[in-house]
This record gives sequence, structure tokens and C-alpha cells, in this order.
Amino acid sequence: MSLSEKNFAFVMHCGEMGSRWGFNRTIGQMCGLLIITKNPMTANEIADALSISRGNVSMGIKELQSWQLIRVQHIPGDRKEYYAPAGDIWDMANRVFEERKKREIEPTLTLLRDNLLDEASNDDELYAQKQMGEIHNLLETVTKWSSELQRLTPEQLNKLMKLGSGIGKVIDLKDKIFKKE
Amino acid sequence: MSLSEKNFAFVMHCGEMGSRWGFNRTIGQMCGLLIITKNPMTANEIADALSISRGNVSMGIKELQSWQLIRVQHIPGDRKEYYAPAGDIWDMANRVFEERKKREIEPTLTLLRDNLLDEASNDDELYAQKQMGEIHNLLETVTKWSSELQRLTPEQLNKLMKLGSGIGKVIDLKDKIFKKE
DNA sequence: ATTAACTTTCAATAAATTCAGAAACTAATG
DNA sequence: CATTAGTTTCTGAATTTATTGAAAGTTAAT
Repeated sequence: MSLSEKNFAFVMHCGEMGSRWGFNRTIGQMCGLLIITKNPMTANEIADALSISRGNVSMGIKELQSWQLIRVQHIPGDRKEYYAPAGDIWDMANRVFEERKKREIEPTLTLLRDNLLDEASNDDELYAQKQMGEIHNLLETVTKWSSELQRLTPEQLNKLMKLGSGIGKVIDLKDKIFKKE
Repeated sequence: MSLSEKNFAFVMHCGEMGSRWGFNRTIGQMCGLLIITKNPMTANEIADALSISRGNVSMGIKELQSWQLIRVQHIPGDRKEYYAPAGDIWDMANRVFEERKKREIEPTLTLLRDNLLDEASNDDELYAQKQMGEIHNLLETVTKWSSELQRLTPEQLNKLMKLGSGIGKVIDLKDKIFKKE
């Protein structure tokens, strides 16, 4: 079974975006392919569909599993492993987001925390620490926020978004309520 | 003037994170360096501080300017260009975020919009389109949300965050209000 | 108009990443 | 336990990306 032109274009696009999203081209393609393919696929089918080596597929599978983006399925009486996306689009996006947070934010937070523990011993260090403090705050805020948001279902999120002229209003809203109650 | 050990560690860390944040090692280092250095620096000072070539610094500057992360300053009676961060940490983070949205989300949105215009001509395409539709929704939501959030000052954001046990509550809040008013 | 101070560009090279394909491994089957 | 169907690991080649340093470009002062 080979891909329609449009579906193929999508898969190739996923490849091009792959590295921006945190993995590499092949892995991006594999991910896109599995998402738009109704039935789980074997490693060989993936290799054929994308014209890449079997070994490469194996590596890619390992990587996608480490991101928790795909899962293995077995078909009774068949020894092959079948791969499918792990969860719906929303789930997958959350996982990517989570993983990227781990890679892009957490290491820096750790370093900054350490660094901020020590006293600054001169003017340059004082200024540097001030700036690092700012970054630290920012990253903590982003982290907290994203975990709040991830708790919401897409529906809740949509609701929230439709609040009107911006989330800023919500703050006023909240103030109003606290006055009333 | 050379960096203290701690500041140097920070700059090197920025380098290591550089590629994760969307640029490369050198550019990450340059960005970190300029952020923690109180006074604007010349290209040569940057090259010295990081032990990289003058040409490389020039490239890096161009790139950082394209991200709108640094700006040039002139000192009267001095022909050299002095570089400094453009804005505070919050501003810079917003710019990085904005730029990454442009690179990581917008191209996909464009492709998906195109792809979703056509009728699916068979079962496989139908399923694929359903999935692409999901991705499209997700990305639109993320895009809208992030622009809402970026309008807020850090203070507003903090206020919002302190709403208590999660932003989810705000939705209930909103429902309550609509009943009342 | 020439020089000096500085910046940018670009071709050559170095370094890192990706990938195919072969070899090694694992587990089910007879 | 030997065979076979399947998966994983590894190596070096190819590709891509980053970096240098020299040459070209720019600008301001003399």
C-alpha cells in the first residue's frame, strides 16, 4: 500500500519539520506516517513507505518510544511487531511538549538554582546574578503555567479561549468576583 | 575583562542549550554572554571572551539581530559597534518564542490548510484528513493562546497564576458569572 | 584621496550528524 | 537444537552544519 500524493506530501513535511520539533528528519517522517495511517504498521512497511533502511527504522522506533509517541501492538498469529501512535493528537503534543520542557528548560533551571545559591563577590557577579534571577523567574513561570494548561482538556481550553477579548479580562473578572463575594 | 568562573559556566551552558533553543552553540554563548554582562561589548571583546574567531562573531551578531535579541550601541568618539541585549529577559523570551512559532508551527499550518481544502477521495485519505484536521486545530489553539499570553505583563501573568488550584477554576468562575449577569 | 579602524563575506576546512547495510542478536517454531 | 522470521546494534561513508582566517568592503578622519 503506497501513500497518496497528498499524504506523502504531509509525511515529507513532517520530515522537514522533524529537526525543529526535536528529532531528526527520518523520525519526523515516521511519526507523520504513523499518524495518518489508519492501521498499525510493521517496521518493514515503514522502511518501504519512506524508502529508508530497516536499521534506520529500528533506531527511529526506539527514539519515538522514548518520547512515548508510539506503542507496539501484536496481532495474534503474527510474529511481527506493529507500531501505532500512542494516543490521540492531543496526547502526543503533550508528550512532545513535556519532553521538550525537560530538555530545554529543566537543565537551565538546575544550573541557575545552583548558581543563585552563592553570594556574588563583586559588581559584575551581582549584575549577572540579577539577570540569572530574571531568567530563573521566567522559566519557573513558564513551567508552572504549562503544567496548569496541560491539565485542561482541549474543550476546556477552547472555552477559555473564547472568553473574548483576551485572557487579560479574566484577571479583572476575578477581581470583580472577589469584591462581590 | 574576563568572566568569573560561575559566569563562564553560565555562558557555556547557554552554548550547550543553544541548539535546543533554536540557534547554535556559538550563538547561544554570545547571547548568554551579552545578557550577563553589564556593559555593551564590542565584537572583538566577544570573540576574546569566547575564544572564537572574529568572523564567527560577525555571523552570530547578524543572526541574533535577525531574532531581534540584541541591538547596536555607539559610544561617542568611538568607531566600534557595541552590542547589548535588546530589552529585558521577558522581551527576549517573547521574541524567541515568537520566532520559533514562525519556524515550528506556521509552515505546518499552511500545509495543513492547503491539504484540508481538497476532498478526500478514498478511505485512507479520509482518515488522514481527520488526523490532519486534529493537528490543525491543535496548532491553531496553541497559536491563539500564545498570542493571548504574550500580551500579558509578567505581573498579570503572576496574578493569573495565583488564582489558586489551577486555571481550570477560571472556567467555572466564568460560568458562574454568566449565570449571574 | 589616502589611510586607518573596524566589519562583513566567503571559500576552505573541521566537526557533527545521519544513514545504509552488514553482522549480531533474540525468540518462536518444528 | 537447528532453522527461520524478525529486531537491534554498529561501522564507516555521505551529508550537513559550523568555524576559521584571509580578502573584500565600509566608514570616518586626516
